[in-house]
Amino acid sequence: MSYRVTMTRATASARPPGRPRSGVNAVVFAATLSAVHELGYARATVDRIAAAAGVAKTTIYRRWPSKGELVVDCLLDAFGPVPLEGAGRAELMSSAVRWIAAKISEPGVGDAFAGVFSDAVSDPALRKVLSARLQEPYRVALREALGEPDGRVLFFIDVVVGTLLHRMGMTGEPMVEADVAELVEMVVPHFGGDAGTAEGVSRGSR
Amino acid sequence: MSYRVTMTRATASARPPGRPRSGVNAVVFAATLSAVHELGYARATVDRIAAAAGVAKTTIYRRWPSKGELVVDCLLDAFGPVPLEGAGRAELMSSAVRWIAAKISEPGVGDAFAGVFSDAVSDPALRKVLSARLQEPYRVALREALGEPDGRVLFFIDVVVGTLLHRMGMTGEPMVEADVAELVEMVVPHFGGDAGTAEGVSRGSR
DNA sequence: CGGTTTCGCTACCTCAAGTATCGATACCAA
DNA sequence: TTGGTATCGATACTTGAGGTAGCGAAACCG
Repeated sequence: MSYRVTMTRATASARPPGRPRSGVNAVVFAATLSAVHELGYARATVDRIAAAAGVAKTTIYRRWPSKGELVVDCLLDAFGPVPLEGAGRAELMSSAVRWIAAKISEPGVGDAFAGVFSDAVSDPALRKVLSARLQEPYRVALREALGEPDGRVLFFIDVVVGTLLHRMGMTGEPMVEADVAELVEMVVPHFGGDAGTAEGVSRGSR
Repeated sequence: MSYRVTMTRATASARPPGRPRSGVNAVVFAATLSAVHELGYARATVDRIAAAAGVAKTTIYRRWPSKGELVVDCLLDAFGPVPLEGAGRAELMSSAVRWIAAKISEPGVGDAFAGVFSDAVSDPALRKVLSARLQEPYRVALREALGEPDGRVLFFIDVVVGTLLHRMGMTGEPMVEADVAELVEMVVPHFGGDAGTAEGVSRGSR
């Protein structure tokens, strides 16, 4: 639940007593994505990840309460903040879609995402973590950038992420550029990408 | 791989020697969906399913090689053929979307789908089964009904199923009617639901 | 140097998928 | 009725992975 933040030595204010944590979070993240990319989510065991990172398994469990939360943190690190750029509304939305698609296409990220998502299906606690730590920041950012109500933004996220993950899960490969383009062509007009001219297809329907 | 078909006594031609299988497939399917609905995919163990169906676990493993394939068969049984009805193109497509959404909303079906889909992420063999036994029939039916190329039909399926499953996976609840309606409003125009008038948004882009 | 915390290590627990085996049972054919 | 064959339920087992417990050693502070 409450992750103790690992800070760099210099910026730590009022350092707690005891031996400080070694700065291997980034190494563990890299090992996680690499293992998931090569072996798939289920076979990327914590033992393997620990070994690949040159770290004891117990060290990983000291920092993350479960494999699922490790992967969530890992994805959070891999995604970073949404670059909400673009002149008009349409550009902003299409760039967001393309950015999500690109991130999911990075080696290991899509598999990790789909894998942790699978775990969440039968684990309400992990579902909460996934929703609060991964989905919410992007939901808030998109809501403010687009000026859409929460429900619509959530629908937008479901469509984009769901489609990309389903494709990845069924084929094992990320979505090709042409299909990403079609996704943009489908989503943007529906969400009123025409920047003030047509005002979208079904604005205010919720 | 090759499931021995369980037939009713009367229609069996050239019955193989030995004790015939008891006709409990339907009971096992019901127990599977019920267990998955109540406990989630991971906690719906084969032991529990067997107990709920009043059947020995070994009997289940005699008929299905893995939990995943049991669930795939279960889903196949739950879905049945697509009812491709509707006068025009738009009606046909929207009814297909609504039908998929309704099926996924049935208790246990969505959870089972999401669960087996998760397993498939790190199990290429199961992915193949899922794709060949669940996706292909609907892909073929939709392709012939809509007259769209394979790539476009696959994209359609990815959007509809992916969106519905992602919503279910994140919230634990099936998508509400209003959102299903929005899904229809987004998908149908994009795929040329205007039945000959506008010919869709991006036909022939692939 | 003493206090505190993390480190790696080893051993362990739990749970679930899947396998092996065995006597009993249900069907068919001779 | 009897033998052949394949499934049945029951029990016990193997394997693998998530996660925990407890140890002495090491790193940092005052």
